[in-house]
Amino acid sequence: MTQNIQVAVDAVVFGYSKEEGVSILLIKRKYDPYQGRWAIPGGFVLNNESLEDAVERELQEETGVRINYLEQLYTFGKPDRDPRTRILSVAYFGLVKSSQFEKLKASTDAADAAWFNFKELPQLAFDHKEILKVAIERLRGKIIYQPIGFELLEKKFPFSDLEQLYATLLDRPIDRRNFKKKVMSLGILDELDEKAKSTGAGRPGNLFQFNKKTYNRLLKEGMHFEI
Amino acid sequence: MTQNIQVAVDAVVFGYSKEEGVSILLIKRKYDPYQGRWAIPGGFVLNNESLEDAVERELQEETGVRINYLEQLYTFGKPDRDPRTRILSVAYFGLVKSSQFEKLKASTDAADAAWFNFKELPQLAFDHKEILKVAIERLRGKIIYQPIGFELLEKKFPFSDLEQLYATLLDRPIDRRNFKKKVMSLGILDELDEKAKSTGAGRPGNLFQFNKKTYNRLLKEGMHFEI
DNA sequence: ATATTTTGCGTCATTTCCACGCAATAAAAG
DNA sequence: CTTTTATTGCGTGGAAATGACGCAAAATAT
Repeated sequence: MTQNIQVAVDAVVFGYSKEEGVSILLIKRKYDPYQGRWAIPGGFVLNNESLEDAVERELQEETGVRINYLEQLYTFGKPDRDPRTRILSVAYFGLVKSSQFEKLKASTDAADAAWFNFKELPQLAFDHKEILKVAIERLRGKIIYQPIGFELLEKKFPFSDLEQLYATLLDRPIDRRNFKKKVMSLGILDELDEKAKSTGAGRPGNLFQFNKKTYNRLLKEGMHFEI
Repeated sequence: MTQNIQVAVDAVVFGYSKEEGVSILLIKRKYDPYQGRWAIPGGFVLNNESLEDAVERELQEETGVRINYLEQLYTFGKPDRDPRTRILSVAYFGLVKSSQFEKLKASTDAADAAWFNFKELPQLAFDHKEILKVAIERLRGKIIYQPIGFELLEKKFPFSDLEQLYATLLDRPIDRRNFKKKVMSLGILDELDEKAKSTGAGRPGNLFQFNKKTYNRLLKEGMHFEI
């Protein structure tokens, strides 16, 4: 057997803030090929390292960001997707909380790291455009039947943040009254007694918190979620 | 870089017949490790071969089966999942039509190949039990919002076959009257003028056929399917 | 002929969905 | 302090989907 395929991981990391919307974390490539181009953070898997460990290590090295939620996205393996040699990339899908959203640290492999709005992406290295397309589809598809939206918000958040997140991702206006009825009826959101600090005019509402325990219990009981 | 990871593909292939239900295609391993154990068909990816090509080639070599539908399932990459050396496996998910269900040809890498009911699986080599678990979850999850059930049936089929397939996969009885109303209302099934040949007692019904063109058109128009 | 099996068509009560109205609360503007 | 504006919180009613079930028609088996 003279197989010569290198194994890498790449991570599509999503972040969210009310001001900048849904964003993706990219790094500027320091070396050839595609020097100077923006790319998804990632790198080669070490011999005794799991794929997930490789993702977290590369993200730490290249961006300093710690992710809150991680799942495998898709594996890209076309023979010629890298001009140097054959590289198979296991792409992952990550989410960070808004608070993490600003923290960035450029280092070893990347001349720079930055967030880009997911609707205004720059030209990308390799087949990374395709990878992002798959990731965005996954996020959009997943948000309606799994409560991953909460992973993008702070632990406590005003209800309007959740509403705006969904409106952005689904790319359509949402009727707040119906949306709230539906989400609250799932029984996985706790309403807190704290009020959000006001951000301009308008009446501040209570803060809400995702109840993971209840969610897992209901899931085990076979409950079916859909927003 | 002294990375030493081999890349393989594995294929979880599902077949269906009214008599034997939902089955999975397995091969008996001819060589160590796990000689004599049942395993998912698969093998190493060649240097200039796409992952999908590798799946089809291995399936052809080991079982002679040609698949009708193929999609990537998940990539398994734990460092110690193979006792010899580190092997990363990109698992695929395949479906064959009932007619293909019987055709089997043992050859090079496999001492034998056979179908096993998905509820009565033998002990398996490597981490293949886990792979099958993921595959079965995928099939169950997918069947309700994508018309992949048709890929398991013949081109023309009596409606009761579809009903039984869903009852088996969802593991619960189905009300035929409501089920038919729902499926027909999607508008992706053509009712033919041919009658099914009778299989014992009872009134034979018309044959039906999945209309892929209509399905794709409706999908493009943003229609949402769910059974 | 009669019983049995399977199909085909329909009914009806309940639940969910969705468009929308409007009062209450708090900050900003005058 | 009063008015304006923005946002929240609660509700209502019609339309549509869901799900339980009844029953006749068609074909085979006895």
